[in-house]
Amino acid sequence: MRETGNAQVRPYHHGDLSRALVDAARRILEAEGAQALSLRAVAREAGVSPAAPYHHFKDKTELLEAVAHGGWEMLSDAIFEARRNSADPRDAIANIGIGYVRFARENPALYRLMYDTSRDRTAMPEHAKEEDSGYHQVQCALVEAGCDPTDAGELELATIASWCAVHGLAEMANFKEFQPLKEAMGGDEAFLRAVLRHFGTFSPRIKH
Amino acid sequence: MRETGNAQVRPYHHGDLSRALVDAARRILEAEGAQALSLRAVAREAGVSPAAPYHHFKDKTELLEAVAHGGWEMLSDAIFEARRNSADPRDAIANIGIGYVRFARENPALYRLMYDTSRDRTAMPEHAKEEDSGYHQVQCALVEAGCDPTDAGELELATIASWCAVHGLAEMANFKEFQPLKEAMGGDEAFLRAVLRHFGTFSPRIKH
DNA sequence: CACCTATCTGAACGGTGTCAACATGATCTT
DNA sequence: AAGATCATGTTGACACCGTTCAGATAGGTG
Repeated sequence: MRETGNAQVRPYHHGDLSRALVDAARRILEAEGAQALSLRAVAREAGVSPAAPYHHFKDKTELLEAVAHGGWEMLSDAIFEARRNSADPRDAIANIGIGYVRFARENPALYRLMYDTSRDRTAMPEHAKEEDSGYHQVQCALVEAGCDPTDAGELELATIASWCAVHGLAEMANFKEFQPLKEAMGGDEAFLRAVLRHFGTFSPRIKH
Repeated sequence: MRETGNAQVRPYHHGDLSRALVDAARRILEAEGAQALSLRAVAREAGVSPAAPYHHFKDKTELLEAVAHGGWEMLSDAIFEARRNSADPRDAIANIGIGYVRFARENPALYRLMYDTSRDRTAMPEHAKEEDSGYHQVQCALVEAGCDPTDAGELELATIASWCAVHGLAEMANFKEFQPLKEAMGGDEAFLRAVLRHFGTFSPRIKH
């Protein structure tokens, strides 16, 4: 049920301008970067006057939050795929990490926007509470890999540790300084897997 | 002849406006946050006209980079302190992590600015190459904790893994969702140490 | 039909980054 | 000492930004 169940209601003048604005914003973000993402540019891209968005979002911030929300859904889809393609549950954690970093690399501006809006309210995206959220999936994958599900505190800590570590890696994996090391290791994925290995097991209960 | 290094000689009109602008920027950043940090506001705070900064920085970006550079120095100082206060080298890694997160928490806007400017050029701050940089210090601490210094690749990976993991933790440690867990664990530092423990050893060569 | 309400437009306000033209005054040359 | 030079600072302007508000428009409801 990861369908975005939207009705085909076309409202009064434009026809679902709200969604059109979010799409336009993501298009600008991908094509021109975060610096070019002004509310006026979004309105322009959607073919509408600069004031029109204010009938659908109280703020520029609120629009950006909607864009970010879509990003979290994309990310949890990517995690879902990585998990589904892992034959052995013990590989799932690393594969999720690889998929996560790949998503961040393929959508750099969106990924940054996602965390910027989260940090501005010092909270995880509300999406994290849902059943199929990336966070929840990582937790499940940890259990399947052998993490004790009865010790809720430890499980939570292991999930947090995994998420933090991979997020840090995603933000820095593109640093120029790592390029020589990557090549010496024979490619990007080898480098990522090696760093993930150094993170440890993410839980003292999981043995290699 | 005016010397080329960072001299304390007071230039023509203002008297080291360049430094005054960086200080003003950091003051605004702490007091009002990143959103209020406009070039004009910085000039205002420094008591100078809006165009004056352009004789010292080619861009707003270049000013922010200078501010960020100062931040990296503060951070490496914090790491130095954490290291110096660790009696046993085996505690140093965790203590550095705690000190790092504390710095990020005490200077949230500055910390974000530091990484924003780094990521914009997909590179670590030049400071990272210097002898007393935080990155270099972590590497030394890993060696002192038992990491094999002769295997350069593994050492590099361990350093990267440590840095990424702690950075991720620093960015998320304030999330509201973690509050109950923190309190259940009896405090902030206990929570941080627990997450750090879950990161593993950062190097397969280090045994607990 | 008339009315109502959600939606969109146009113009305006204060703020921003940046630039070109001009003013100033410390230093260098003579 | 006097004048030239050039780094430094100011003023004013431009285009763009987020946001607001009065008014135009048009779908839904009586």
